[in-house]
Amino acid sequence: MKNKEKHFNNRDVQDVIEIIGGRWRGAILASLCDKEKRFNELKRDLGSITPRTLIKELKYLEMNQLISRKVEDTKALSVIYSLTKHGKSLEPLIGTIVSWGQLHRKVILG
Amino acid sequence: MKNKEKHFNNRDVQDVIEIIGGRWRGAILASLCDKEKRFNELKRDLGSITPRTLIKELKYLEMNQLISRKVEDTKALSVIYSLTKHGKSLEPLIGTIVSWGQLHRKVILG
DNA sequence: AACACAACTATATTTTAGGATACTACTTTA
DNA sequence: TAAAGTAGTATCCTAAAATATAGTTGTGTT
Repeated sequence: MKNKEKHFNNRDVQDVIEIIGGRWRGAILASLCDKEKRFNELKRDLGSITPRTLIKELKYLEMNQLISRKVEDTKALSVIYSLTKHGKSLEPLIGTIVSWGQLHRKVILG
Repeated sequence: MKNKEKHFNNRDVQDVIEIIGGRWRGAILASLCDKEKRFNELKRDLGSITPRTLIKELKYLEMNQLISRKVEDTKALSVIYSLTKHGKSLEPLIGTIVSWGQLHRKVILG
């Protein structure tokens, strides 16, 4: 193996950042790592997100096969969002993100 | 330990995404994981970034103690950007990002 | 002397993300 | 039967991110 190749391809990084980036996508996924949640449950957990934004991001994540949307067969409207199997493969990455964030805070503050 | 707490805090994720997120920051850091680089070298490696954007992101990353800017003591102007020690602590995270990106591509493409 | 390259800076413009606010259709609860 | 909750939709608007394009100061190259 010639030593010309870099370990990391910029494009790979950009692709992933597009998927989990932005103000909400990472947080939505992290919230769903905890457990599956209903629309308003997610909304409350995320705090200040508007329904317009939340639904838009949920659709994006669904399109990318990271979460699934299931309408419960009950009289009252109830929709459950959960990580797909593929979405669950993100858990270690999110874990790494969270730990680095904690390290970073220590470095910056102290 | 009561089982009320979630493993991941949404806010932690959002903080890190802010630092490595956006269209270029992650790619710049990944490029510098490879080796230290000069301004135009980075610019070429990143492809379509404009100098205005590149310098803005470099300043941001420098402010956050992830990279350092060193002016070489030569007659011709030469500036070298490299990861700081703290910046290097990002390497495992970027590695995880890249591998997940490759997995994701496989899943999406079939 | 003329031109190219280095590392930027300046100005103007476009694109996009996300927020504010209000509304709908349906159901459960008080 | 009125209010409150569920899961969204519809419009409008703004601030931030990024691009396009051109210019600057200095050095090295032919």
